[in-house]
Amino acid sequence: MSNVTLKKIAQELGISIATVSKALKGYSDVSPSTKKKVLDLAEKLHYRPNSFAQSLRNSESKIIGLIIPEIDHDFFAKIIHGVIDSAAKNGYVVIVLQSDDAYENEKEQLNLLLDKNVDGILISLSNNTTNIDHVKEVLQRDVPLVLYDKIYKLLDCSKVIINDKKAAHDATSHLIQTGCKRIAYVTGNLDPQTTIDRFLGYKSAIDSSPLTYDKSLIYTTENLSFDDGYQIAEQILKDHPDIDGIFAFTDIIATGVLMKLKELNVNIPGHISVIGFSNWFLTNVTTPKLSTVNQPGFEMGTKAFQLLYDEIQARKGTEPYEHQIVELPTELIIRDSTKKL
Amino acid sequence: MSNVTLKKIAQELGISIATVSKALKGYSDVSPSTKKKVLDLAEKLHYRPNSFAQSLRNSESKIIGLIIPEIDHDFFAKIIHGVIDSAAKNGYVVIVLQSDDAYENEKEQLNLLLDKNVDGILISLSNNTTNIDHVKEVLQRDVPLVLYDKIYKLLDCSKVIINDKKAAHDATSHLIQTGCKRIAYVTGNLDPQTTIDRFLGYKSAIDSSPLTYDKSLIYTTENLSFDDGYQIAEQILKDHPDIDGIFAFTDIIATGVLMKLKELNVNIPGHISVIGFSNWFLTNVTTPKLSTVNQPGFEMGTKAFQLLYDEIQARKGTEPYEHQIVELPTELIIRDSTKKL
DNA sequence: AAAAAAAACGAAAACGTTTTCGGTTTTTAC
DNA sequence: GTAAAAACCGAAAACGTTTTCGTTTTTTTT
Repeated sequence: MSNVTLKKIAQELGISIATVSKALKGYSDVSPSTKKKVLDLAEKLHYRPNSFAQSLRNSESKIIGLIIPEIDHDFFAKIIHGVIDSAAKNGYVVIVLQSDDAYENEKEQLNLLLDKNVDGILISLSNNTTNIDHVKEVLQRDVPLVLYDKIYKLLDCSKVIINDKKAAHDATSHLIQTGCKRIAYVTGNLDPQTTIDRFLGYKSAIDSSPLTYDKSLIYTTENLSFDDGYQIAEQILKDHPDIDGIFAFTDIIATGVLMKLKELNVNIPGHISVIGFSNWFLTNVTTPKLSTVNQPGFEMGTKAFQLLYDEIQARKGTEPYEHQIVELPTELIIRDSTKKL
Repeated sequence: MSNVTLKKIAQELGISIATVSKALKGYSDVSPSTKKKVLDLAEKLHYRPNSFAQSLRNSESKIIGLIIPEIDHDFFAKIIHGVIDSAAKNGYVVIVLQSDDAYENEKEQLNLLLDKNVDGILISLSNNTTNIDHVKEVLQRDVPLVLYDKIYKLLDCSKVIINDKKAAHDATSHLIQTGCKRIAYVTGNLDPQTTIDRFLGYKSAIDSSPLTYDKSLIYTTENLSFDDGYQIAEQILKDHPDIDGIFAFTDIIATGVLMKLKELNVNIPGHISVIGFSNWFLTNVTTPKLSTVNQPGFEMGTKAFQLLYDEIQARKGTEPYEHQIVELPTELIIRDSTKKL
């Protein structure tokens, strides 16, 4: 640990700690000559303020916490990237925690962050989170919090989201418009808001078309993983030989579906169209390239940080801060796994 | 900020701050009855120790810093995952910083971490780092540091690496053994140790075979990116129509090469074999699936943390700590982009 | 030259915790 | 019942910084 302190500089110079501190911080009541002496010596001794003492005194850490479901998912990696970059630009540093989509972890990690006295928290709820008392407690303790991606609508805080319903509607409509008549939807359990909304989008697209909604075309997977997609594809084919379109909750599932379908020598998109969600990088390198919906991860990260930052700043003033809900635009990306118009 | 402190509890109970602290920390010189009273009240008031005060007093933060070149690279994401997981298991939390493979950022971030008084630092050097004074300064300040993946051999600290030379040798040998006669190597600039070593591995495999080393088969890219691979592939074909094997520095480049080759209707592996490096997830979903060398990212992360943790612990004792160099095993993964034996 | 104003400085408290060490109270031993 | 031992408690210093406010020194004004 660095052992050069204000005290040491003060002693060396034969002046008081207070003056040293003020010189370093540019106060006006220190003479140019002593100011120079202090600055020079601090430089020479490689003085670095002790952040604990500063934080204790100022009660702010310049650290924020970020809880993410899965770090090594393309979309979330982009979010981390966005958060870290904009945090850095504003003098903040971020502690990254991973919930593995487990409620227990999430709860524990929120406590950990509270214990660390972070200045604010960014969190995307885990897929298994139904009880949200743990995040309410954060709010009660008055630490700024913003929800991104997987949110809980009733929580009184800022949020940054996409319009999942519209995006899913767009994807499904694209399948319909390109001639698909029997479209399966592969999803996860129905708790998180995103899952609900994307389903609603799928359904509304079906309902507003000549097709009829068929519950048996909805497939629910456990982990929303590549393997889940890989396995469910065969099941779908067995259950519904007449299937001609598959919309997957996320690209990784869609990729699993695609791989299995290819193994079974199904022509894509000739026989079955496949569309994913998120625009992971890997959708560019499959054959055929996967159509998908772009979900702007990096932007979501930067926006989430910005909202948090605004709130942190606002807390320093007096007028109350109004929570914001930011909706980022998505974009249908048509590649080769769906038929052309 | 939480405003229930030891002082508040002490006042409420009419006892001293010292006793409250001791009760909470399980000291033996506090009677069972007052201990219970303290614990109960602390629980009731949701007391949380102020981490700044603790850190100031104990001079440890239970925070470590992790500097990573690119968060959204599969391999590095796995490393983050490994680090965070094992840190959490040991009561540590990690600040993640991204250098974007730029020396300037790296330097600044190291300073930032020093400013934050982290208990230790994990870093993979950027591709553009040649001067390492900034990391030497960390060592001089006596904060534990371990290097992972992209290391600098002469630095006196623990390191966790793979045997890049051997791994590259294995990959190249595989191409040779499966009949390739003209093997191009796509790499990055030659500064970092990994780049040197992998090149050496490539060369030694060529040299210890009937083939002869040809400098014109070495292609250097700027960014080690998908686009670099995509563009260089065409160039390679133009320069060397007789090429029948390509070894790429990393999977993302290999994937770029593969995509371009497919566009040009080159038969893979019939005409040209392609092998990558790292075993990114996306190598599983290309057609053909890419052969590669597995680089154990998660394990590298956990091991790196463990080394750091050991050193932090050792510093608390008296006997000196011996730096370690851990070499993790790699594994040749043969898929469909290279010919069979 | 004295008085008033401005500039420069420092003492001290505060942030909340941990831990040593001396003091007080209670228990045990005879 | 007294003495020794054990159990319990609290004062106080320390970690390093920031900032208020009063004091001292210097400069300006008359």
